This record gives sequence, structure tokens and C-alpha cells, in this order.
Amino acid sequence: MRESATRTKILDVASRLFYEQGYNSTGINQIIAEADIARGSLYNHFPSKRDLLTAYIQQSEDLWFAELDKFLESINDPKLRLLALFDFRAEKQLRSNFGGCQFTKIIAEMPKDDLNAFELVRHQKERIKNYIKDLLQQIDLKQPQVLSTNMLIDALFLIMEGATSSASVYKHVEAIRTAKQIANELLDIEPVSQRSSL
Amino acid sequence: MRESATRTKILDVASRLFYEQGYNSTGINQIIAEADIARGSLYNHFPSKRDLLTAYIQQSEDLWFAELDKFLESINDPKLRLLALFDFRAEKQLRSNFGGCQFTKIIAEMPKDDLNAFELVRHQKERIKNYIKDLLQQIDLKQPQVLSTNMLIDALFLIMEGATSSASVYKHVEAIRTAKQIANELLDIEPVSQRSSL
DNA sequence: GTCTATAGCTGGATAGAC
DNA sequence: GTCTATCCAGCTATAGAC
Repeated sequence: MRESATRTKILDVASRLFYEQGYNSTGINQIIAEADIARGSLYNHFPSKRDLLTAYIQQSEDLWFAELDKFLESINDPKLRLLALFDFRAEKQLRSNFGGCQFTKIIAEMPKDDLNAFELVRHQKERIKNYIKDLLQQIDLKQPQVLSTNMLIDALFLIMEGATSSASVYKHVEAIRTAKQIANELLDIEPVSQRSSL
Repeated sequence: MRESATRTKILDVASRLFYEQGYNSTGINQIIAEADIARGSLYNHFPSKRDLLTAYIQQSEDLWFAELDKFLESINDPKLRLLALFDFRAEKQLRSNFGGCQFTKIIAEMPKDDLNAFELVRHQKERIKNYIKDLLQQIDLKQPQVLSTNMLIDALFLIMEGATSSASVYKHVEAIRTAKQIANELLDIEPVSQRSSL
């Protein structure tokens, strides 16, 4: 059974609108108008707006990592791949005109008791953390490190999350570029080397 | 001219609901019901819902830094004060049952062309950065540092932002505690010291 | 300044024809 | 499966009495 073209069209339009306008600010009416389909067709494929949201988050996660793999495919060195993760997020923010992280954004709109939405978003975040972890384990880190490997994973993840958030607040890519520089320093510690310190 | 009690009541109720349910999910009807005032009174004090939002963000910023000052008042050492910033955010997240950052949350709900809201939120973020900067300049950092002072400011800010976001996604304070540990390491670099590195 | 009544619209969802 | 017509609840905002 192949994917219905109608279903695909609905999900594509809804995904764009959910991200650009927010989930709560996007009405069924606008979705069916822009997808140019009937109200009944939407409810045939998605029993409720909530089901449409679930499909949106799941498909977005798949697309996100597919895009990432493509973005990194020409880079072999694990350290450069790790740093390019920041470029990837910068590029996505630039392209979306600084709409912020799709997943974090949804969470901000959901009531706290919506366990399903939180679970879906955590899934994507865990995948990012694992991505970082895998790359980090391929890197031959100098000894001694400022941060233990586990703390380094967390630090890189948190800096990346904070930078994406900050970029969308400031509508500027600077925070993500800075985050990349910080990551580079943290990954390239030569304890006794000369560094500007003030 | 003293602050109207009605106005205060409206703003208090709206602030709570905007944060707990989101701005878009909170209706005027609920605000007037819970504040136990008439519809006309609300529109007398706040010409539109949007004006209520502006007042909410501005008052929240004032309260935020007042709470912070109070939280830190018994701590004198600048490094401990800086680290306690993480405790402050952890405490706030715990108290709100991990509702996330009030300011970032609003941004996630706003259309990108709402310049006013973005400006108000940036104002609060800049104040945090300046708070970090001021404290950092009072700390006698060891030489050489892994990160320059400017990068250290950014790193601490981004880690704090990322951790607050992550805490609200995971509904757990762990990310902020980890962020504090990372901050502590970054502030206390002794380049040649023994550290667990794997 | 505070109140009630209501306008004018849009929200999500359902029913039933084809 | 796709369509149109429609329900009802909710929204923001205004008008006008007191």
C-alpha cells in the first residue's frame, strides 16, 4: 500500500505551517486551504489535529537526520564532522530565517501533561546526543582533558542547544558560530599552549 | 497615582496563565474569570491582549532579576555567585515543574515579525550575559585559560540556556546540575592537574 | 472604572451525499 | 476517499448602561 498523495500533501503543508506559525496558531482551515483538499479528506487521514502533530514530529526527526547525514557525507575526519554539526544547525537556522529548533519549539507550545509530545521530542534529542557521543569516541583526544568525555558530550550538546535557541532569539547566526569556536577549543586542549586569556 | 489593584490582579493572573498554558492557549475569557473582574475592566487597563503580553514580559524581567539578587545576596565570592546562577535556574525550573524559560517560551509562540516581543526578550538575555560578565571580571582566573574571557562568557551563557531548555524537555533538573559542573571545570582550569579523561 | 451584552469571526470536529 | 454543509464552542474586541 503506497503512501497516499493526499496524505503527503497535507503533512507537507501542515509541517511548514506548524514550524513557521506555530502549532496553536495554525488552523485546520488554513491547512486544507493551502493543501487544496477538502475538510473531510484531512480527517480521513488524520483523525484529529493532534494526530497530525505526531506525524509532523516523527517525519521531521527522520528528515532532520537524513539531512544531517547528507550534510556530513563528504567529511571523514570525526573531529571535523563534530564541528560541522554546528555548521549544519547554523545552515538550517539561516535557511528558516531563524525559526529555532523545530522540536524545542513544539514543546514550548504544549501543555506539560502532553506526555506523547515530550517523548517524541526527547527521542530526537537523545539521537543528537548519541551522534555526538559516537563521533567523540572516534576522536583521539589529547590528555589530560579539561572535561571528562561524558562531560564533554553534555557540554557540546548543551552549547549547541543554547546556541540554536540564542540564534532564534537574536535572529542571527553569530551564537552558533561562537558555539563552534568554543567546541573547537574544548576539543583541542593543549594544556600548556599559549592562549589569549584576557 | 498608585497602581490599580484591578490592574495588578489582571496582570498576576495573566502572567501565571501565559506561563503555564502558553500565550496563545490562554483566552481573555479565562483571564477575566480567574481574576474575577469584568471584560470591560480588562480592556480599560490593557487595550489589547498584546498589551497584556508586553506588560507580562517586562514585569517578568524585573521580577526575575529581583529574585536573582535575593537568591545570591548571602553569597559573596564571585565564583560562587556565578555558579549559584545555575542553582537559581534549577530552583526556578523545579518550582515551575519544568515549564522552561519564560522568555524563550514566549518567543517560540510569536510570529517572527513581532519585533517588539523579540526586543523585550533580547533585553532580558543581554542582562543575563552582562550579569555573567560582571561576575567573571571579579574572578581571579588562573592562567592560561582554555577559553578567553569573552568566549568564557558566551560558553557559560550558552550552557545555561541549553541546560534550561533541556531541563524542560526532560522534566528533570539533571541538565542544569551538569551544566553547573561543566561551568565549574571551565572556571577552575589547572592545566596540568590530574583529571579523569575517559 | 466597572459592568453586561453581544458582535463578528475562527477554532476543531462530524454527518452524510457522492 | 473525497466532497460540502454545518454544529457548537471558543476567540478578541466593542458598545453602552451605570
